[in-house]
Amino acid sequence: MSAGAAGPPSRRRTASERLHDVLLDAAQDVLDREGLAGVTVRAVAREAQVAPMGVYNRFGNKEGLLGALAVRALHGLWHAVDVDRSVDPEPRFRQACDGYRHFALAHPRRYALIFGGGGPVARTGSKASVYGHAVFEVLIELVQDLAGGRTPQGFADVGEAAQVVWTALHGAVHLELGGIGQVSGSQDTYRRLIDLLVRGLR
Amino acid sequence: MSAGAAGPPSRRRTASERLHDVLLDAAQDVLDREGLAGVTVRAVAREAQVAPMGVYNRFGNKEGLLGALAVRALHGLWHAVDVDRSVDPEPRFRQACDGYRHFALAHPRRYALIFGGGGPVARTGSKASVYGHAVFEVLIELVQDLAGGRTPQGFADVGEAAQVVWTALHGAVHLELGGIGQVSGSQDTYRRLIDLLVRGLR
DNA sequence: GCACGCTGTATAACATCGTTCTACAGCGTG
DNA sequence: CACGCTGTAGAACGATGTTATACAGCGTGC
Repeated sequence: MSAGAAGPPSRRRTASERLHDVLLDAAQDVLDREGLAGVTVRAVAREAQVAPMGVYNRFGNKEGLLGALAVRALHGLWHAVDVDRSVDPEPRFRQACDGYRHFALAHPRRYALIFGGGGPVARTGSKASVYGHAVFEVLIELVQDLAGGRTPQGFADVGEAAQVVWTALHGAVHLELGGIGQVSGSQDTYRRLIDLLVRGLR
Repeated sequence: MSAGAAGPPSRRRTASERLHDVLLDAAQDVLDREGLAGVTVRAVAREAQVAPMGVYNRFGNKEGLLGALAVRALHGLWHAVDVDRSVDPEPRFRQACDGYRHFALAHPRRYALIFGGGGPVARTGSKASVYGHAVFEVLIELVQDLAGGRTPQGFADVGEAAQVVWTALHGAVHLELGGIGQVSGSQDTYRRLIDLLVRGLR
């Protein structure tokens, strides 16, 4: 940062290669600390000790920054559902579901960024949508193994069953994060939702 | 505020009496036409042929306006799930589910306003949260009738089962509106989700 | 060793947003 | 008819996203 009260403003060239990650780290910190509304270009630049223009040089605009942030968040979500394959199908399925909810509750702002209104995941072709598909493929594999390799009864294909699973998980954590409906006993309700899925998909 | 303190109702200006609804109509039009980002205080005031101050006089601030708009939207959602009680339990349940999805697809921006990040429904005590509870109660009644008056097997109480239903409906339409996952054949997928609910709740 | 150009940075400026301030018009009341 | 209260209009303020302008660092030619 310029900083120096006296003397010529030190326009030191920051390490360009790191700037990308530095800005992304800063943006994620601001998001987690102050929410999506607090993520302004100026606030992120301040957090990263950089001029606001750095955001536009690296990410084009604010939307590009949020898109990159969503990719990061999706990677975290993917990691949360990608359970060790040595575990048996049903406990693995349950562990993945628990991991999904755990991620959302641990990083509510990041989860909201992913699925928030008009977010970057929706736009087909974006990096975020590619990572979103990666999460979807994990769900497909989980459902396939849970059903013993066959298409669960009553569904057109495994993808459709996986879509229903995602529907259930997302609906549950999104309503819980929003404080909508019955807020108490969400852990148990979630468990019973998973029970219903396991019963219906096997 | 004067309003109805005591004595005869002091006659306000005709323009004022209608201003509340005029502004709300304008805000809804702008929302449906240009999305939530387009709903600025100035744009709403322009649409309503009024100065921006009118919004602050009637709703306090932009948040108040959006809150009132969310109440309206919730009323529409409630109306969409409130099926005639003369219908038998299961078809009534299915009709309500279809009505839920139909409302969301017909008014995606209004639906997103209701459940969008940090929306007004989340804040307990707000008018919007009261109307949200009304929707929840309709779901409770639907589930109760579907299960023949008893608590569905495997659930702690009817409220928990209704919460699971809401979870499923919301997850489905929210992902569909966001274009996330399998976008093709959403109608059939939704149908199968409802099938799974009916099987698990009866 | 040194001037030059390219890349990317910092500063300042612009349009717009939410919100507030100030002055004024309309309507009921003495 | 004059007065006061309420709500309105217009300007103004701080903050935001974005763009334009000027300039510093670094590689490159001699």
